[in-house]
Amino acid sequence: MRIYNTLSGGEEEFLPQSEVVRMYVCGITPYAECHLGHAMSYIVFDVVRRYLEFRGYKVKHVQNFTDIDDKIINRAQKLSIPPGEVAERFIAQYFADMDTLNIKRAHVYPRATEEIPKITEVIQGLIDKGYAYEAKGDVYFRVSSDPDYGKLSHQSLDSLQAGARIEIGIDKEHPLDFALWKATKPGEPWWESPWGRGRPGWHIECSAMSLRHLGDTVDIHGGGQDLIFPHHENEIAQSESFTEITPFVRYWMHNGLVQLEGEKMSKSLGVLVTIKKALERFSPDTIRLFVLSSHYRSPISFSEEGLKAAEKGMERLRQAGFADGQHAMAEETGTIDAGVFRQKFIDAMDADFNSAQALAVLFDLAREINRAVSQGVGVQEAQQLLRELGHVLGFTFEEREIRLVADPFIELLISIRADLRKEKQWQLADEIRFRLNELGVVLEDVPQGTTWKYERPDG
RNA sequence: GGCGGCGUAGCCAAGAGGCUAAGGCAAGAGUCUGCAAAGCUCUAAGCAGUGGUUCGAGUCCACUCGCCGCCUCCA
Repeated sequence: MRIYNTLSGGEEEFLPQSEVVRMYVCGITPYAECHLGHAMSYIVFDVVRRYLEFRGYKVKHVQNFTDIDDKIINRAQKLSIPPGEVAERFIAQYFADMDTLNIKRAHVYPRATEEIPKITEVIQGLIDKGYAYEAKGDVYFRVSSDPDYGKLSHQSLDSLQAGARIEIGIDKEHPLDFALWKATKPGEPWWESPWGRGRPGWHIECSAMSLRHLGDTVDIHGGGQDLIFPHHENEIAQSESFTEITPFVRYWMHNGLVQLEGEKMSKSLGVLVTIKKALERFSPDTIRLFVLSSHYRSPISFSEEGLKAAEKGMERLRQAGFADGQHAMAEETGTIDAGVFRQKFIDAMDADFNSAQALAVLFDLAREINRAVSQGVGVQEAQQLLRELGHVLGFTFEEREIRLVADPFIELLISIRADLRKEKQWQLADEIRFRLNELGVVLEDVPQGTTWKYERPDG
């Protein structure tokens, strides 16, 4: 397998430290509902994990919650509830969203507020080694003490400083020095520390949690490209300075960002901003197919049109995966060479998780299946493969879940229509089909009878 | 100013020096069907531009044009 490493700027052969791949994915700061950017990132790394497991690796997946932060405190003040409650609320929503999107849960979900001992240990270690200094109850990382600083974002200290609009804290030695520990302000949560009451800075929690739960070096550290600087850059600085072990991370993976739509677009698509809203319109599989249709490092732009296209495609895969070949002699050995498709899928995914190409393989396989079904050739094995590989990409193959009270009545109408068709009362039969269609129920007459499904009327 | 990315058919999107440039959606024709739908078969249409390297370039280099991200909280 080859993986693109942000640190080196190129693809590298993937060689984990052991058969257990240590994977850390940057989690959320729970102060608001998750949006499609989160959906993309976590779908991407869900597929990374699923594929690694498919390839025979064991994966230990750790994902943090940064549950103490300015944004949470602000939100708490607005809502007049404790910061901890804000965090709990959005963590719960996070899990609900991710479960719906069929994203596998990490093995450990450490929270910043529960890792204070490790955090203070790392900070103290950095001070002791001269990589950090205290200033009036704050503790800053001394950027100038790290000769490698800027290696992930491929920037020099000078160039970073040139474009920076960083507030120059009067207590900082260097404008790019960043806070490891922040002295408490009135009304904020605090913890005791050797430097007085305060709370952790933004980047230190990830270092501490990664070191504690995965050791000095992890294999894969993932997140959105927006985290490269300063967050991941600072994580490297802190962690490698503290442990004096390089590398902190063997493969840095960053997904492309979801583009904000232009104003004009965002109006019509405003409903798609949060995951919850998107799920009201589109199935988890559809959203996933849309995300995986392009390479994970490319930026993507959600659009109504794009999601509808993905929906159609997903339906095609689903039907092929479960197409009822009952009239064919199911026991017959299929002529489809499943091995070829499996290998093509592996080749695609081995090349830095080229999910777009992998999907093309699934669509090719789907066509093979449909063709074979109509020729009466057995397709069991091929269908099983399609489902297996689909599951590697995280598809559920479940139909859109709308179980309405209307279902029995629809069944009744279809049953009556079947009688009408027997009587060759085409006009009435068509009338039923047409009227149901207007209501968003699509009927399809197949040799075995009539199938039906919901479809959005404006589709 | 610094770092990075993008421009492939109507739309989305792989590919990356050399057989006929994947795949999806949309479109047209055919097939199937009582009629539809789905499926299948076929069809049209594409490498932003200009130079260069090369026996050979979407694929490498240079420049031009257009678009975007990050450098500040962000997955």
